[in-house]
Amino acid sequence: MTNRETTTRETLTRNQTLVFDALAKAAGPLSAYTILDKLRDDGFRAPLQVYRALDKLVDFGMVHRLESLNAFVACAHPHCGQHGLIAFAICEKCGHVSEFSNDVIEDQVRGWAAANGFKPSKTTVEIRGNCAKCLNS
Amino acid sequence: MTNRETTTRETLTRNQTLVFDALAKAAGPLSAYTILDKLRDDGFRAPLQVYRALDKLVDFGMVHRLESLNAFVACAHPHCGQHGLIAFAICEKCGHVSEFSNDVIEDQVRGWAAANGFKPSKTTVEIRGNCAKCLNS
DNA sequence: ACTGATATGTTATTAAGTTACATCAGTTGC
DNA sequence: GCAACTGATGTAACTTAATAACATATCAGT
Ligand SMILES: [Zn+2]
Ligand SMILES: [Zn+2]
Ligand SMILES: [Zn+2]
Ligand SMILES: [Zn+2]
Repeated sequence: MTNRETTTRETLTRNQTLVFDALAKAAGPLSAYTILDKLRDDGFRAPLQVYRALDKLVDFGMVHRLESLNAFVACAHPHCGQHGLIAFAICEKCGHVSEFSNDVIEDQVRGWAAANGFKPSKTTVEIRGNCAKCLNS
Repeated sequence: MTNRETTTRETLTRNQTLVFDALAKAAGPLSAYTILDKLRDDGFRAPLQVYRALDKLVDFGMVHRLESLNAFVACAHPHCGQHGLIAFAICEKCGHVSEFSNDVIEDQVRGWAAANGFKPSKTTVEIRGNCAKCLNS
């Protein structure tokens, strides 16, 4: 039970469900500690409860970690099966995150890796800036 | 004094010089706290001394922050002037980091941004995996 | 019921980064 | 010289992020 193919929403444990729902209904990314606070009423007491659930959810592909924020978002395409390379555009004013994939970038990464004998396991692409909405206000 | 054009190595302060030298002579990326430990003998006592120097060095383009590691590396091309988009390949076994730039990726990012009214300020590209050396050993 | 594997609860600790405030050194204007 | 300003530094306390260690609980398969 370690990948999205064999694990669906139905098989999530109680804690995983609580954490995923918190992320899914949030407007933007949440830090692990923010999630913890939101789940105090559901019995959460310690960071590890959140981190353990997040680890699995990331593993399942249902949640992504934003490295430049130390925060987590629910996947915007939870039913698309296995993603290729995913990029995130993060608005520094309103916190909104857009998730998209880009085959050209993926090819470039693969190309550099092949040329340099590097074997990639995970690629992070995060664009920080301001979203259209914030620029027009 | 906020960009690489008007600031050279000569104008670094004592603390900035110490931090930069620590990074420059390191084999791989260092966390702020690791740098602090290395500089205890030079009088460093508090994290802020390191973070302040790092902020400036990053500003000058002489040091890069690796978001997925919460760590810092000296720029591999410190004399190339202003960089465009930079990508990092990070070996998870030996810690070695390769820095390279890629115009195609930069174009793709610009393209997505233009199409979505997003104004990018900084783009992070970090490839985690294993380097050639580690794969052949 | 026994066993192994996974999930959970709890406490304490380490690592990363910031706030607030005091001091010091150089520079500009008088 | 001296006030006033600016940027750099020192220090303590604190918040936030993540992990280690250990105890329990749940459940499937036999
Ligand atoms: Zn996704
Ligand atoms: Zn915005
Ligand atoms: Zn560089
Ligand atoms: Zn390596």
